[in-house]
Amino acid sequence: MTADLDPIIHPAHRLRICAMLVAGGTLELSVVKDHLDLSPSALSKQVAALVDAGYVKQERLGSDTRRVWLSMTRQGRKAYQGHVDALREIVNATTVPSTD
Amino acid sequence: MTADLDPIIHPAHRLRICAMLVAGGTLELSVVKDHLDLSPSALSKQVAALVDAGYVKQERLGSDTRRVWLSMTRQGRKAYQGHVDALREIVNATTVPSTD
DNA sequence: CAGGTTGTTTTCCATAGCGGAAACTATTGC
DNA sequence: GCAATAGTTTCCGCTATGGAAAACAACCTG
Repeated sequence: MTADLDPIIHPAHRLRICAMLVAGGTLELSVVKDHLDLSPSALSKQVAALVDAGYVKQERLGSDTRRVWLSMTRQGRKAYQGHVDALREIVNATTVPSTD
Repeated sequence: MTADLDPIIHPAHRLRICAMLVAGGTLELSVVKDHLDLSPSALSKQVAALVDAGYVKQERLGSDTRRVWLSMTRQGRKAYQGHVDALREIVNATTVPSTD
């Protein structure tokens, strides 16, 4: 019942990346980069962390194969959902500890 | 309009601490400690960060003044609210970037 | 009020994470 | 081939984190 926060997803930048991908399907890396305010290297590393975890898939699609496209894997979507559930659980504070 | 995540509040342990305090009013430190799974020193430091930011107030109340009680300050409540708003904004992904 | 006990904080140390700049790789278009 | 573009990796410094142990504070008992 106590869904846990996912330490891979939780950090702010990665949370935003996941949220974008969950909402947006397959997005170009540059689109994500423009949305977040991160240097190319920093973004690359955050995305790599999500890829390493198996949460995000990277592909070079289209005619210009320099460009990378990102999408959530099934596992990533599941982990994201679990993370969001955990956030809700915490924020809604369903479990208020008894003070007696 | 774009509420930002608060870097003081965002880290998992501190988010939980704030959520507990917002929901629970004034709580004993030990109660918080039992709820989170942290060593005394680690908890103390996380709480100290919130106190330094002006988000949490610490008092020694009651007959046994060894015990520390925690509560949110007005500023803390406001910051927490802003943080949660930002989370909702991100998660609800109202702003799906256009892919065209 | 000395001495032990409990609750919390601080110090110390080791580790992990983060971000930017610059170097590097791969690909494109001329 | 060569310049430009897209991304990644390396390097480096800095901050955050957490546990153990020492220190500190407050209580309790005889």
